[in-house]
Amino acid sequence: MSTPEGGARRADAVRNRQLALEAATGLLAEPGTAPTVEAIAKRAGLGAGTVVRAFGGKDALLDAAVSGLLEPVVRCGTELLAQLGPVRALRPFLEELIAFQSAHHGVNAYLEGVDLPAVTALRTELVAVVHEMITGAQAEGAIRTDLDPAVVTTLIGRTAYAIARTPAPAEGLTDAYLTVLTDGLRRP
Amino acid sequence: MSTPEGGARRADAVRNRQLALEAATGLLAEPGTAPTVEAIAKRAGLGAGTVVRAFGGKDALLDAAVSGLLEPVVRCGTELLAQLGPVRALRPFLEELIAFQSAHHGVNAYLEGVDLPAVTALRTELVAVVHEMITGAQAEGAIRTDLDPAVVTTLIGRTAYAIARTPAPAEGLTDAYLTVLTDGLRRP
DNA sequence: CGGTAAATGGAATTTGTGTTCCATTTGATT
DNA sequence: AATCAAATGGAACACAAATTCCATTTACCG
Repeated sequence: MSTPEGGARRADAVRNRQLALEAATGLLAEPGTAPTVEAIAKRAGLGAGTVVRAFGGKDALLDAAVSGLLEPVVRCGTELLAQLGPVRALRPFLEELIAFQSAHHGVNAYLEGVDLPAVTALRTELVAVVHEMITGAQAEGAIRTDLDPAVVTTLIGRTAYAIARTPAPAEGLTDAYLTVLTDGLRRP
Repeated sequence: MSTPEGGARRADAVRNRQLALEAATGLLAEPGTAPTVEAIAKRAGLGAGTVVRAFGGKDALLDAAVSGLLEPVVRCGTELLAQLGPVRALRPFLEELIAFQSAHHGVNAYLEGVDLPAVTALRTELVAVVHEMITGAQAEGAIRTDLDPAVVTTLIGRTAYAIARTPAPAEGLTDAYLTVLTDGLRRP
């Protein structure tokens, strides 16, 4: 068994688990650096075996690392929605989303490809938040209603992702995107 | 040496080179199928060594295969531009671009990651075509001029890519995208 | 035909990973 | 402090994918 759920774990095991998590998170923030087990272990000052055992496999470790990064972003979305309402929350949230993904370039490679349960759950939440912003904004008459909110949500999610993922972003790319999107979503 | 440039190659080598190319192209059209050397060889009815030798390496083979697919798309763009002018060419060209990338899902994985010289050259051409459409449309007053054409070009390229790459595209996603883009690019 | 160099298939090799194993170390418990 | 199970490091292993090698086959040329 990988993680003895019931029994008490030793203090060093807990600490090393944390070190591995932090090392993985750190590597994800650096573009171009593949988060191999070996690299994570070296960064954490641990052996490869320890890193793998701490989470029961590389994928589980990355699942934890990526969701740790993604979770605050989702929470930010919920809070913006609660505080500003759907219409005013959308743009700052997209800015936040794009900034986050730009700052954690390495994450993107893992968002597609392997299946990470916790990350998938957070992405679902994230989609739900955007969806609520769209339907809310439509209900208030702030944006066009001739487009299916689910489609608009997908559109926004995919394009924001693409903007963030741009290798050498042109100056003002995010602004241009948000400008075009805002004007394009206005009532025709 | 990989490809004896000067000397005359034997007829079977030429034929097998073609078979390998077609097999690789075929595999790129199928989503989910990784174009490994082994898979290409099996599909072509050749040995793995033959496939690799035909182009001097897997990357060179994929470079040829992908550019073979991309070349008609670029040509389509140039022709649309010549026939319809920048304003009317943009939308059909984007439709073509998205349709192509959707139909050749496997290509996308190779557009980033490895460096394929011929493909890179074609992408540069493709960017140039879009750029010309944008500047032309701006000159004619058809789209807003408050955005840097280079930035708009990047924006369009990246977002079209993202739309095409969407795993399970919602119905009408492409249409929604083009609608929002069109309205968002109108003069404010 | 027959000779010969090119080309082939596929086994062996290399490379880059993640995972497992175990002799040794270390933290907890008394 | 003594004991012992848990945890560790990192070498060995497993696995997948590209490349190389070479005995054998095949096309080309006279």
